[in-house]
Amino acid sequence: MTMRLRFAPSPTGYLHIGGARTALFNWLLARKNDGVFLLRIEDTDRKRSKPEFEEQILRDMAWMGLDWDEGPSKGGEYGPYRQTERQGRYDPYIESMLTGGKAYRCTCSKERLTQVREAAQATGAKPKYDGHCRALNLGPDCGEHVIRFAAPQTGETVVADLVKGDVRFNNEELDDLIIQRSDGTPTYNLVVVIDDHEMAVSHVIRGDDHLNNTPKQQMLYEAMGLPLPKFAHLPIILGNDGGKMSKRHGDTSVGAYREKGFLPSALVNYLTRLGWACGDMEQFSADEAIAAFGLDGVAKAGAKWDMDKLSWLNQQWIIAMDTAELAQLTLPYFAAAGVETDDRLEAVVGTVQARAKTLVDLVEASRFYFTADDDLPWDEKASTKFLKPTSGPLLIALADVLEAAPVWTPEALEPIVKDFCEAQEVGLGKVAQPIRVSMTGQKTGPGLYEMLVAAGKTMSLGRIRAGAARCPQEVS
RNA sequence: GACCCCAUCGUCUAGUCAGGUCAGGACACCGGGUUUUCAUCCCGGCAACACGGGUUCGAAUCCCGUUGGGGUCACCA
Repeated sequence: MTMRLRFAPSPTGYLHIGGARTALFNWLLARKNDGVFLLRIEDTDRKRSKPEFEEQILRDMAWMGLDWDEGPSKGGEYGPYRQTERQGRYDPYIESMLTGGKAYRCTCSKERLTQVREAAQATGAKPKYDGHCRALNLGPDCGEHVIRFAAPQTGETVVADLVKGDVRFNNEELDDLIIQRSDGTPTYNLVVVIDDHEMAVSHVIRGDDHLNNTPKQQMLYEAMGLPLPKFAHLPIILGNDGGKMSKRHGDTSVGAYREKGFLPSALVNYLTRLGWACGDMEQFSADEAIAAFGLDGVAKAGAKWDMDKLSWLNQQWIIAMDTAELAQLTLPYFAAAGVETDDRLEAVVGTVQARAKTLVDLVEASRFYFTADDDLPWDEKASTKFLKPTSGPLLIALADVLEAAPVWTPEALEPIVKDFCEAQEVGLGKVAQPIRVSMTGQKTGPGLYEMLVAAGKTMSLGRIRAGAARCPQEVS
């Protein structure tokens, strides 16, 4: 039997890191087992659901490389995959539960419910519905009413969780939950059970925060006579202070990480490794993760978000990338930063590739190549430290020597500069740093020769001479 | 508060199921090396079995308790 897994986001916001991780683990398992990964949009909350959120979620998943086999914009034989398009499918289930005595109508007012809850809380008991309407046997003409599930009140329900192991719930603790609202629409716990069943989902893998819903859902499966899928609950991702991940701890949306210049390969790598391990594997591709992945390696404890490690991984992925491909990838980031690139881009990117933790860093590190000579952001401290009275003549002389270089390659430039230093009887540092400051306006930057080559002969000689002009006159 | 989950370096984790290698790796941090700078890269260092009881010749590992952290308690999903 093929394994069928799903990710079921609500389009009430952007795709956040936690959701992305849940989707990722489902996807990994589906790909590992030649299963099916389906996407279902849970948009029954009409007030908060927005089409643009759905678009963003789909876009971010695609960016991460999490492709789905069935779902919106894809179709599949178990559709439709948007819950609003599935209305009406749930009525027969509710009807049969009603006639079978598994559900009942309830006319309790919200005020009464609140009172019951508060009273229960006052005695320290679990706040749950007291079953007031359960024995009343209300008919369809009882006025405004909801429909409640007549949950078993004795015994226990065991969730055989694939990550946590058996989790036992005392049925007394469980509520007669509402399965249909007074406006006639079904509620989440019922809908999710029916949809998962109708979409033939074999494994329900979701966040830890749903673990307490699972016994209720299992009871519903049983009441409707439906076979149980397997369940697995993933520990949630925490902020670095151990609390729930929120904006206080940094960015929580996948989109924000894309905008900041994180590579999907790095984010997927980090997210996979967060709460899952396979020996000492640290850096791995999605394909390698698929090969090694398994629910048995999933940690039970929540994991804290570690920006430093993500950044390190991102840098490793940037370094490992083909320079031409990387250059191509950076295009939108240059555009977003208002930097106009030219045909030196690939060479430029090569000089800063090992110096960037993000694509945004990479753009900033490359900026000086593309700004007009007069617009270089001068670091005055660097300028006074390295553009000394003695530097001026050296730079001018060196520019002349460089101008005579037969070819403009790092291999050709290096001996020229070194011979020059020897002839002038100065250390390389006395020449290299003034050149760097002249080229970039800053005291740090790419390697000398590769930088001169990437910048091009014209720009390099121009800036070296301009740098010489900035040097104070020697006072004798 | 009730219920549920969890507990190894600051962080992610290996080791736990089948008790017995100085508790291993990675990030971060500190020191050193390579280097014209920065970064990369290389070498080294710091650093953990939450606590208390058991069981056992022997416990990070099995059991119980305590403490701590997290999650959930809607006509939201």
